[in-house]
Amino acid sequence: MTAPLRLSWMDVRETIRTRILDRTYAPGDRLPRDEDIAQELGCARTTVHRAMQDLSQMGLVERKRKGGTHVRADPVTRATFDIPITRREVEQQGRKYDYQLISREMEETPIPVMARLGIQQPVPMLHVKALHLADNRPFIFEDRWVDTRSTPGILDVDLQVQSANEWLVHNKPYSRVDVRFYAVIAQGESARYLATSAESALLVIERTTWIGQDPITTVQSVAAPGYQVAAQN
Amino acid sequence: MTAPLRLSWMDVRETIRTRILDRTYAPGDRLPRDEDIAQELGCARTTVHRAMQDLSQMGLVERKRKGGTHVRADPVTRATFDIPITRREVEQQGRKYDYQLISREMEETPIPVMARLGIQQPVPMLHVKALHLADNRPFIFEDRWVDTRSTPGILDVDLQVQSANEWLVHNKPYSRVDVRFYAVIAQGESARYLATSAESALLVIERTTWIGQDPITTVQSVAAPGYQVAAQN
DNA sequence: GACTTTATTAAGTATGCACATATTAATAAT
DNA sequence: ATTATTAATATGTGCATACTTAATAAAGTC
Repeated sequence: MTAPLRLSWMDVRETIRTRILDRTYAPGDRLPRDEDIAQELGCARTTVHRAMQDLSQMGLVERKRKGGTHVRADPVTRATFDIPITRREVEQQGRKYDYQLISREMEETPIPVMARLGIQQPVPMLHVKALHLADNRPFIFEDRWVDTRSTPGILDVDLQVQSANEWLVHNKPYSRVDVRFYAVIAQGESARYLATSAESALLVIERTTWIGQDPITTVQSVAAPGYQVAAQN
Repeated sequence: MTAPLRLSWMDVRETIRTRILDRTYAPGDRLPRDEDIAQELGCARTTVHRAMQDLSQMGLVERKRKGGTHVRADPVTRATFDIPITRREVEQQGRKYDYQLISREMEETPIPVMARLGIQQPVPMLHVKALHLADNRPFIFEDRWVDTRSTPGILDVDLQVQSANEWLVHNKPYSRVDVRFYAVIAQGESARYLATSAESALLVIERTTWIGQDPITTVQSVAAPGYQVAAQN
């Protein structure tokens, strides 16, 4: 057998993780110092540090200067979701992607949208409604507001051809995003465009993005019945 | 002014990030080698590496050995969600937490549950239904299956007193988790226990956990109307 | 030309060392 | 007793260096 002469930080991470899982280090416990673990396992402190960083980031331990490293007493389920642009999502399922612009108008910001964007005063904004289709069937109905102060370029885009979703992702990077999920009853427009029997439950993905302090856009994406967002870690 | 004599990896990260945001490095572009950036900015390669690691992890760039570092052509919205144990979630909102066991029975695994757990044959499992309350109002209705082969300890727990949610989190660490969100119409039990007017839309958080290859538990947590899960990055 | 072998490249990792920084604990000053 | 000062400590960070590894390109072979 070829015992690796050097431990990689992932080996160290797995060693520590195992000890946490099997309660050698129980929830709330303080772990030995990085340096002691390094000595015990026979590697450099840097290597232990790297492993601990990872464990800390995945929420298994908490580290504090001088305080040391503790096993989290109240583990949380941590999951990372990647939300791709809709075209990509559809095409990756091997389905045909289509897109229809429903409406495009300048309007004053309504109160709830102001709240989402975190602004105090209504301003003229671009209000876009559109439908994304997969294999000719409704997939996602999006209701979007774009702040034309931060993103004037959107006004020159032919939204009949290219979705605001796509244009923004490719042309307007953001520095901060807020994502939330909730459920709504199909009704009014969303029910009509998603062609669902009324009274079905729909998942809404609401996203708001900023560049620095300035809001860019906020969108409610209402998914067709049966839609799920998933993450596995 | 006191210009910092040394650049921190976060400074480097912000520099690179800014260049990506302002299209100095456009989507799809290949960035200079770590070493060249280090030289340009006047720091060690390690420091650039650390910064790049972070950018890579947040999905802004993609790195490949020999291939170099590229700005992601199709940025995805990446969001990390922390799902705490329900008690904690309620108490952090400053509300009173309560819990009621609804039922607890040994049953053969039904087909859909087998699919979630990834097992081929039905086995006797513990099927638990319970209700979490916030300020005496229904908060989350959970429908859970626990594999007693991997987790026999659950059989000795008085689930009248302690929720399976809590016991599992504190006593059964997992190595893999699958989380998904979707929407359902309130009906049957969930509607009854959540005390909603029928025909409202409810968010379901479905979680399945494994330890190594062995399934531990799968749970559908049906949240009361108005519930949202949120993450900001 | 099609295939295999070899060299090159750029990121990935490990290490030792020095110093920075946040926190806690001990101590001195009021 | 209370507050301010100082020391001790564990993690955080930066750097120089050497080596590893995956992917690619170039060279050589059939």
